[in-house]
Amino acid sequence: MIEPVKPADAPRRGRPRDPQLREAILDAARALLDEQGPAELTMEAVAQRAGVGKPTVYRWWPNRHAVAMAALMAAPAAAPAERRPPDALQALQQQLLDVAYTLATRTGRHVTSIIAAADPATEVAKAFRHHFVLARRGEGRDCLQQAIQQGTLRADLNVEVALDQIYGALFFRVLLGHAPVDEAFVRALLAQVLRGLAPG
Amino acid sequence: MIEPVKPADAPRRGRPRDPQLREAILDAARALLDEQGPAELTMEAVAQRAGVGKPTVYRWWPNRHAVAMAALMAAPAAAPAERRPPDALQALQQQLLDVAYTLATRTGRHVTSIIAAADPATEVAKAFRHHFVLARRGEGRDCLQQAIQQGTLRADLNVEVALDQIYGALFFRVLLGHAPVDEAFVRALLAQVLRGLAPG
Amino acid sequence: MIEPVKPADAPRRGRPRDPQLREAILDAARALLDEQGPAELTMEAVAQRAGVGKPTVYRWWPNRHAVAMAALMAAPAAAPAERRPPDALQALQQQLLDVAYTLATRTGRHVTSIIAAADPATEVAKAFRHHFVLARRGEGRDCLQQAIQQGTLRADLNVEVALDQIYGALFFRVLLGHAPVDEAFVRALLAQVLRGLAPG
Amino acid sequence: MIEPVKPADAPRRGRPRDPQLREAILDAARALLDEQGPAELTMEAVAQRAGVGKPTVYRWWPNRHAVAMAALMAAPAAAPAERRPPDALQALQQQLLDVAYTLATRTGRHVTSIIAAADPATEVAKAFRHHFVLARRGEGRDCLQQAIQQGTLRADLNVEVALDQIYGALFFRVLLGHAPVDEAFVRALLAQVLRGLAPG
DNA sequence: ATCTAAGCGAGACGGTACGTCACGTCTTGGG
DNA sequence: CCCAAGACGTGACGTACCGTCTCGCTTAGAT
Repeated sequence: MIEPVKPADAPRRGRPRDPQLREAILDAARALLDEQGPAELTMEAVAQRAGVGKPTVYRWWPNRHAVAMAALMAAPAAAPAERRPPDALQALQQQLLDVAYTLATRTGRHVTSIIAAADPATEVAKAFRHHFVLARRGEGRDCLQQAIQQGTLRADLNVEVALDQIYGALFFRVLLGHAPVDEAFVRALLAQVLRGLAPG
Repeated sequence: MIEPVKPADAPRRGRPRDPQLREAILDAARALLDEQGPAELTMEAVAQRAGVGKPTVYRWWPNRHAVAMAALMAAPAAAPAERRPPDALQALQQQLLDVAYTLATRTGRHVTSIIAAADPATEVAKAFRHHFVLARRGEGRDCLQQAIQQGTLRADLNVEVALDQIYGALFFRVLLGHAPVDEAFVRALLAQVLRGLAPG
Repeated sequence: MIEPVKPADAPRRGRPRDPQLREAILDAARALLDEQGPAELTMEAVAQRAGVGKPTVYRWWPNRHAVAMAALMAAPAAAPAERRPPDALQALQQQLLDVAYTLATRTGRHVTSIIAAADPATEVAKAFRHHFVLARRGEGRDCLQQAIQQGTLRADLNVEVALDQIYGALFFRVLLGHAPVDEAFVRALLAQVLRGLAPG
Repeated sequence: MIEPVKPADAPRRGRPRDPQLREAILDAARALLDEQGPAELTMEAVAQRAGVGKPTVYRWWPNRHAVAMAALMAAPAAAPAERRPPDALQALQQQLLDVAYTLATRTGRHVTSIIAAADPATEVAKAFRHHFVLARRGEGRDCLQQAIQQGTLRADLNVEVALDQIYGALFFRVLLGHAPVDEAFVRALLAQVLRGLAPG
């Protein structure tokens, strides 16, 4: 989670922060994101909508990007994985479909635009990228390695490159919008990644 | 090019706009982008640095995103292609290296982040995406189709998906920053895309 | 007048400031002072009431004290002097009555409290003190000197001390509020200042 | 003293207030006043400097003006009167010199400006005015009346007006700052008040 | 010797105003 | 009609204090 302000190991003096307010703020931020998009998510609007003073928002997060990220972080990073098949490649395909579904949401588009807008060096930005993209890619890595052990993938493949082939393609379509991100695409993508472009 | 303000077919009365000013503005914008990044590129800073009044900037471009894009559009979308080899796959690899080299620049990172941040529906944003990414992807499509005819690629492959595998992976690494975008990556990527992940 | 921001000898480039706005701001400030007192005179309230943006207020004056002073400066520093008698001492008495009348107003009390609250070293504060107090005292000095020449006052008196005896007493009552500031007081004051406390 | 919060006749259960904290708070307030002036005396700064929680400050005084006044009330209202001469006018002069000396301090200037700035209707403000000014003026009244009985002053003089002539002049110079408040001034003032301005 | 109400440091809280910044538009005077 | 300069209304920024509240902990008088 994103908790950049509170060190959490202090001896806890003074009145503790109210976690309900944290949630109220995030709820307000989510509502604004949903209704008006990331550009209209202002600190003042968030504070007012949450029924909270501006300084309280700043106590939890240092700026509006951080609030936006924290608000989205509570959203599911992918559709929940229910009973993924034991076959690693089938599990991968199922997860890709889940991710594609999530990214196709309005929220998904906000995620990509916020990833791009925030200062990439920030801790919060790193956590955000990891939560929404790199963690999914990490799950994909597990699938690939399992598939290698199951013998359904070549043993000498370059896993990192393979992951970028797959997840990069997904992300690319979401970001550029030049072609749909749907089930057919995910299936075609995975099939072609496996088979390769070379003849024979 | 991005010229959304000037209708161009008006009867052209009065003093004409000074094209030198246009260049001065773009120079200033480029300098600011380079020195401080896209977030600090404000209309006021651009105007002052260019020694130009704010309304003059607004005469040429409608908002700061447009200025940023116009400033970057003058940058090369890829290293210039000199004598690409007749072999289509080699030509593709060469172009990918050129694109990778360009995207790995500071400017390149700005490009990707602006693509991700801007309202995707805008004309300017479309032109921008096309200039920097889709046009390159289009060149890649030519290579792939030529390779198919040359018999160095399978005839039944899904070209669009293949293009996303390749260019998406490149873009993905630039935007997420989780791994380097260098020559080794481009070679490994292309090789693996061709060969596929499946065993045998 | 208080014009601390505008240097006034620049070549006057760009759009000039709108003097009507200056007046609108001062009107708003005066209204707020009158209705709610100096403590409630906030920049935000002034700007809103004047139908003006906050930065416009700050373009004319650097802080709220300066606005308050400028607003009061337009108020009469003393009731207008109509046909002061040729006799210098009578003229002095008339002016004292005018000043007393003005200081007894609500505005008069604001003046004293603002004199006390503002940083005394500021140019604005100096102008303010001069406008409301020291200028009146200066007029009194003219009267005293004239009276000396007319032979109705001792030639060897200490004029500055005499002025403080007179105007200080007035101000003292306004500020401390321990006794009324009315016509009887002014007459008694002047009479006793002239006659002295010593017997014989 | 100023003790507006403590009712003092309650049954006094629970832990009593720590009078040392009261002093620590006033010390901190005095230090801030001395170093940075009345405008920078904030409740937060006082509490922090005193090593005390904000509620503790509010337990003793209701707002920052009250704290400022309480802090200054501990300061001497006039230099201590040692062996005032039996001659009433000489005693008056000595007391005036003491008061002048005290008011000429940095602290003295704060006192005057706080008197002028505070809401005059408050109990605290009344106590403050009395402590620093009206009590001195009261001592002066004693001197004057004694001098009348001793025959060194006219029997028919207006005592209240005379007191304002004297103490008002002193206060006036401190607040307006247009002339020094020193021994020469006090002597000249008293001499001229006695002798009067009228010729002969 | 407990009990217990209040004091206490710390600091979160809702609020309000601060003074600044950039936006995009409008208005000067001068080419 | 273009241009540099810059004022304008708007609106958000992030900060500072206000005065109140809530924590967990003393502390000392009442029981």
